[in-house]
Amino acid sequence: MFAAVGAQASKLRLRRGQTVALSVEGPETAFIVRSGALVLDLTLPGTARQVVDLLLPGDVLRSSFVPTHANSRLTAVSVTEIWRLRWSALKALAGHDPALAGFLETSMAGRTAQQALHIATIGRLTGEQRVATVLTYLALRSGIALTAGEVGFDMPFSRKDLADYLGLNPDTLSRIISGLRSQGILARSERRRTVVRDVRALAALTPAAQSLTAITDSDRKPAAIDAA
Amino acid sequence: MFAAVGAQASKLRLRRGQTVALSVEGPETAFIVRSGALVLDLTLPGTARQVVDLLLPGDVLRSSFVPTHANSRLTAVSVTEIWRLRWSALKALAGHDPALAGFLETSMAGRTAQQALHIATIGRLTGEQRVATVLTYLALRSGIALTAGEVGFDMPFSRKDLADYLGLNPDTLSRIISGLRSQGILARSERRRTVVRDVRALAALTPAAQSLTAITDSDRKPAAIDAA
DNA sequence: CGTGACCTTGACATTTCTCAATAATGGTGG
DNA sequence: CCACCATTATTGAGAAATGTCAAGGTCACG
Repeated sequence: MFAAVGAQASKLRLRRGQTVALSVEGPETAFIVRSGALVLDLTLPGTARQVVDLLLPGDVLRSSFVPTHANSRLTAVSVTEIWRLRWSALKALAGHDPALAGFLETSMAGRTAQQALHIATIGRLTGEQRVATVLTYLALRSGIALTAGEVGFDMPFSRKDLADYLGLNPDTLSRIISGLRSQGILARSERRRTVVRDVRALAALTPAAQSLTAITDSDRKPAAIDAA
Repeated sequence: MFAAVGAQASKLRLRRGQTVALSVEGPETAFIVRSGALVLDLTLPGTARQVVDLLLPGDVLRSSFVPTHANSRLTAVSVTEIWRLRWSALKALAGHDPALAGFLETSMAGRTAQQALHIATIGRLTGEQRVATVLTYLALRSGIALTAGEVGFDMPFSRKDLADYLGLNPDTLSRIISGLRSQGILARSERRRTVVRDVRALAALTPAAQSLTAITDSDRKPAAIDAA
């Protein structure tokens, strides 16, 4: 399905920490994440930055997703490959390829739904609930079942990235994660990797568990959690 | 531009408090707000509701904007007229009408940008900053310049609606508004109406002022604030 | 090894929430 | 048109959550 897209897109390979110009000026741009991970953030004058979206393989980003005149950046948090092309070009390709059109449609709908959920997460959940929500999301998106109830996944995001995503500060986030470890829900795992020792207990902590399952099922990734 | 849409849409007239079925099942539905105001909310199990979007005349809503399996509702907060039709039908009309296509494109882009801003607002601003942000937004969207520096606008949203939008609780919101009144920024106005006595001072309170101006300028409404 | 970035933890400050009492408003029926 | 009642808004006092600041620890990389 992506062969035609790959032929037209410029392929960007990014190191950890590298940022990509969103080019809000000029024609609208589309990005497709092929591997790695990125964060899309937004910093209002005089405030801490807010991470608006965590981007994983398969995600599609449009430059219009971010307000004009806002200070926003797209930054790779691990070694990443993304494809970039004009939105109009991508739409034209989708015109010839129903599978691609369906993929884009689902991707866009999934993203708006995800944003709504993110708003509810930040606006109404406690710190621990927010952390459980993002960990459950990552487990669903990129987790691999280890043993019964255990799921492991790459954690390319730093504490600060996660905190900025959840509207917390890094100290508070660190405390919450320590709490989850002492509850036996998380394992004391290596850096850049997270091991969930009890997926059910983690999912029970987030009010968004069902919605997350629905969102990640419907599009994008096979859910590794069901196996666990 | 909307004549063809009006011919195909079913026109719903709603009283205050009436809710509209979003019909997440079945084909995707589009709604166009013609007059009045609505709130789109989302309630995760065991938590307070979160208002995800405030809808004003000219706004377009798609049923996919809300996560499936989530408890979400679209509720009129004043006497409201909306047009409802299938998203596929609206897209088909846009295929014949470049003006409509452009309107939809701008509307969708504006909404995602607005959502990003909303996330930053809830995630990173203090209570007072959040309130200043939503009041500035409403002033830009539907304000009418009264005298120099003064702007008035309808306030169909209850304290609870606003609080749920901003991720605060109504008590805190009420306190903040009282504070703005005692600072001379807001007038002690009637219910269902807000009078800003000093737009500059209000805008100075929100870090999002510039982004809000950009968002409301680019699409939808004429900004009444410039006059003031 | 040494250095810098990232993470953890404690003590304390601040903001926001919760609960409760009271006031104001708007709709309804007489 | 007025009185009543339910809903909504305001405000205070105390509780709880989160933020801030500072110190020390851990890890990756040169």
